[in-house]
Amino acid sequence: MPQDATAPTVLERPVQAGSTQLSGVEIGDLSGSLGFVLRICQLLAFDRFYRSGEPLPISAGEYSTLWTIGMNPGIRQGQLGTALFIKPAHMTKLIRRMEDQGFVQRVVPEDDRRAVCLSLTPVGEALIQRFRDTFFGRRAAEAEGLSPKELEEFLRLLRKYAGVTTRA
Amino acid sequence: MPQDATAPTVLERPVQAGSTQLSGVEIGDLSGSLGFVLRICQLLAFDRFYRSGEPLPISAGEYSTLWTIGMNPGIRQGQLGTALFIKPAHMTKLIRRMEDQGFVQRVVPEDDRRAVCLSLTPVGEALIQRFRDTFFGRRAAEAEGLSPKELEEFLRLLRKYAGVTTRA
DNA sequence: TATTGTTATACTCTATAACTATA
DNA sequence: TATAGTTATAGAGTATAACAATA
Repeated sequence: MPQDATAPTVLERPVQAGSTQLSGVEIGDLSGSLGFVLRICQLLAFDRFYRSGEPLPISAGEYSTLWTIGMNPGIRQGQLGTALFIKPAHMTKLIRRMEDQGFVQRVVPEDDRRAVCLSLTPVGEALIQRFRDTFFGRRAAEAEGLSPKELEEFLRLLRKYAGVTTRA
Repeated sequence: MPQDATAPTVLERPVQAGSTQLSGVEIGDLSGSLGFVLRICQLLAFDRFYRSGEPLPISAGEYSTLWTIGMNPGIRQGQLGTALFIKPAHMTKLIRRMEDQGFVQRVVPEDDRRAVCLSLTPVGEALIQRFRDTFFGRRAAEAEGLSPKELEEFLRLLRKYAGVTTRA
């Protein structure tokens, strides 16, 4: 149980030289932790994403998953999960959800009957096209605080770190 | 139910010019979505973090929370949650967990009896010091794939995007 | 034996809203 | 009336392990 006491609030505390803050809160060496800063950036980007523009009927994660299936018709469930960091147990549930809504078709290939291949249904395809501009049009809102040049470089480094490859 | 069919696997598909891939999977315009790429980077960083070095007795998120309380003794629960993007309902449970383990002390200040001020107990303080090197020493593993110079710039942009301020 | 995916359990975190006690 | 935090409920996502079917 909490005890009673007089404690100063953070806002009243003077800012020290060399101080590193996030929303007025001291974080010290945490600002040098890639994992920590990436997490904060990701939550901020999601926040901005969901606040801007027309609402989507599915989550950003679901849209990304459908989009990726659309780009890779016949992709195996496991391969999709590996690329998008979705664990097998969760993938089963997610795909079932997409299947129940009629967005995704599951097919067991002849050559390996253990596997499941995924593709979009016409309804699923229509869905991603219908909300394509909505989904991808939020870059401006997401990029808030960075200059166009910085955004460019930011995306380049993020892609490099993520291991995204581009073929010219 | 899945139907039978012959479907090519993604690996067999030829790589098109202009193709943008993640783990051999085509992602197209998703590589330009800040939210998507940040999410992938964050999951990758966490993966590398957890795979490297001595195991921590608490999660990375819990360590960050305790660390921040240590840097801001007497911080209000709500202020901590705002900075770290932890929602009030979850914060209550998280802090109770930390309190139950003897790491955190909750104090209701005299001047506003609705609030709760947080600080580390000696046990909590000892814990963050004990695992300080373990936690912060994983930068090398986390930074895999980036040159020291790129890492520097990457962190600078991440901090700027996150709104981390530094006082010289 | 190893691999692909499923099921089951438990826990963390998010979303939402109703609630309390203070201010 | 508004604010700080709590409680409750539902769902998403993670972690783990056991399991079935197939290779």
